[in-house]
Amino acid sequence: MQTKSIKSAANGATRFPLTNDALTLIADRFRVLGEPMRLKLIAALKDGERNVSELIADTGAQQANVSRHLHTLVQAGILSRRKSGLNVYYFISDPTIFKLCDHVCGSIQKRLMQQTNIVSAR
Amino acid sequence: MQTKSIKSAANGATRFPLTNDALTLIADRFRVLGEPMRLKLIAALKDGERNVSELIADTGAQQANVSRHLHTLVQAGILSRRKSGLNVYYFISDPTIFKLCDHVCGSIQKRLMQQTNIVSAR
DNA sequence: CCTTATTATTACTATATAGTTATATATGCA
DNA sequence: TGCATATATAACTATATAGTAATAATAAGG
Repeated sequence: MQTKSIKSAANGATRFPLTNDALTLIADRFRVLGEPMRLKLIAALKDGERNVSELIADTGAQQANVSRHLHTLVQAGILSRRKSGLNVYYFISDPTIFKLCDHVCGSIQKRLMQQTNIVSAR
Repeated sequence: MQTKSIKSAANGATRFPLTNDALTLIADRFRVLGEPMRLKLIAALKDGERNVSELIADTGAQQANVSRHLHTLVQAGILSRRKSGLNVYYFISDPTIFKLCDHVCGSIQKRLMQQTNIVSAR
């Protein structure tokens, strides 16, 4: 069935030398998540779809800025959109994003706790 | 023992509204990983520490550029450094980074496979 | 049609940073 | 002390992009 290479690639980062193209793909994904406003939008969509007006209210950002970031997130395959009359609803199309964020939260937490320990140890 | 808030925060992304400061911290972490050259350096350190000269050879990049990216990675808490004579050895100080990369690889893989299915279905 | 509401896009400014070249700062050794 | 090697930093250029203001495009209702 020839799934070996695919399965391997799923955790290839720890086993194979990555091509430059692969590195670029991975970096792209990280870079998209590297903006607080985009994380805010993702967080706002955690419990289900929202239209642009709602997301503007959720984030407190300007309409044009919200639309642009939403576009970026769709391009990246993280969100999808659905039109309904005048409104456009956005929703998470790649829920693995939340595990990613939790991982990052975990390691940040660990680092902050170490710093806290250092502080409280003096 | 009051560990409740800390444990909760470790996967807070899916349960709490994040403060702007928290979003910025998380975005910072993602942004650091959003450069192919830095991912390349991380990959080169997967199997153990390397000094700068070795990393220059591994990556094919210029010395100044390698040093700058290494500095960024140390600031981010992802790498640490150890001096030995003329050489400075860098190593992974936050191994959770590899799980992160694997997660990203997984979701990229999934997306590519969907595209492949679309292509091969015509 | 015309108007209004919603979202997208364009054009612009300001800022951040990747890469590069040149220079500085160690460190070891003769 | 003087020289060579390894790494870091500074200064610069070029590029990317976040935010914003203005405008365009799309859709609904009168």
